[in-house]
Amino acid sequence: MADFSSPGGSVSVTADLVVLTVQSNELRVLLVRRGIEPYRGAWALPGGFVLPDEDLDAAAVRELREETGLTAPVGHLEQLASYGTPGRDPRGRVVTVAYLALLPHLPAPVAGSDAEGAAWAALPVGELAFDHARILADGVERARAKLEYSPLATAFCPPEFTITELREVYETVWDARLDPRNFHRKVTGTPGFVEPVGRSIAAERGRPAQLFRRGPARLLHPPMLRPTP
Amino acid sequence: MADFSSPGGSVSVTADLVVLTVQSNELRVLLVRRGIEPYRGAWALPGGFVLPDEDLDAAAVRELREETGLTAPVGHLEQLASYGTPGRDPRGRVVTVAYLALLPHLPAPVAGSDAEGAAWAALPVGELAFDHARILADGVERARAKLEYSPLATAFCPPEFTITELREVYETVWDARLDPRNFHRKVTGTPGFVEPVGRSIAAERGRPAQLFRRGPARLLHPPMLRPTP
DNA sequence: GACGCTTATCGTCAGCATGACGAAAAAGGG
DNA sequence: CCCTTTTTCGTCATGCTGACGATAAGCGTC
Repeated sequence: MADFSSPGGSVSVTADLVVLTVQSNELRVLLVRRGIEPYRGAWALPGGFVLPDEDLDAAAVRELREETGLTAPVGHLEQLASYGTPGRDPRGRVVTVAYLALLPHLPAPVAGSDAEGAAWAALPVGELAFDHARILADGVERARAKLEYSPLATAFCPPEFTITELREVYETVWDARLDPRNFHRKVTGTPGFVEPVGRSIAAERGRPAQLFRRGPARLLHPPMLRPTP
Repeated sequence: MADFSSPGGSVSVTADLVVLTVQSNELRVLLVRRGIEPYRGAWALPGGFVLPDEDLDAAAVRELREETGLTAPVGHLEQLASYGTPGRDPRGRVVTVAYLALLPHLPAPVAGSDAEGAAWAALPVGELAFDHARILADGVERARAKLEYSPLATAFCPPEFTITELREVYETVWDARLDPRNFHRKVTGTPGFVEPVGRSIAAERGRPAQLFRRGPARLLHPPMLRPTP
């Protein structure tokens, strides 16, 4: 880090969120409708300014809570990347630190103070404000990759879930079909991926499925493989 | 992204670099000795302020060139993560966008204008200014992980290299021993990882080795596996 | 030049994980 | 009771990996 003898000028910093969830076999992202200029009326990623004495991660957690009402440590939140190309915001120099959140499906989102509304949008979405289409694409790509070598697919599931529900998460995020038998063997055979609850739940049809909760593993060795075609 | 009705206050943004190289079977990082307060005389990661009309990536490229004299597209450069905890810089609110660079070994580094000197330091390094120890740790961990599923180890090698040189890169970064025969089979058997040049080079002892250059592959499927113990 | 030493490269083989797919178990409905 | 559906367990061929033997191709020495 250099000195302040030639400071680069001051910058505004925002924390914006790519909030993904899986519902009805669709990958959905949380969007807000902008209530002010620029891009008034356009859809954008939720987010806002980092407060003067606020950590970046804390700002992301706060924005997530403001938009979803989430307070408990549910799902998953991680930093995605930062975007600071000059001109990306017509109001001036803005650097955005983007975060990626993976959540189980929740009740309807709450519109923030500066938004006219919020909604879950199925992918692919249409036009977005600023460079948010690029940020969203990066987030989706990160999520797809992380399902391979981490157990993060459980972040899309409720606390207790069936193997079939978990498989449908993979199939939805990857847009691929997985063999239920091999998937079952792989998931239950990977130590720490999921842990049996001991109870079963009856589906609408067919044999009732065992319930599982997420295990302590942080990485999958060997990874879950995405189908090649 | 929200509006400017309650801006979070302005922030200074720096682009700092974790520049890694492999030399003499050591993983080394480029450090500069700070010539000004705070942390005057302490070692720190190279970097500096993002200019008012400069892209983040461009700032990282510029800083890399200023510190190493690099101009050609050699090695690898990618964004690592951003750090903005309040108080991490005693002068005020500073958000640092860290970049990770992987380079083949180069001549002695050049000291920047605001540094008393620059040097390659073998890992682990001692105390660093600011939270640079944390940034460095994140960068090293990213590099170690990327060697598994990407051909980025070639970024540590000169344009033409032998399989043994490439293996020594893996052994150094991972601090592990790899079987030369299995490594040779894996590297030459992965399409697009390396391409034979057609010539050989004589080492000091033993049979001369074929020369290779980096192939077009961006990902390794299946990945290179780190030894478990 | 034969020999020994070193390193690069090729082969072999057992073990494990995977993909494809059959089959049994466990429910509900006609 | 039979049929359908879904879950769960098995089987088998294949491919990748780890361990390690064997050969190739240089150099130095006697």
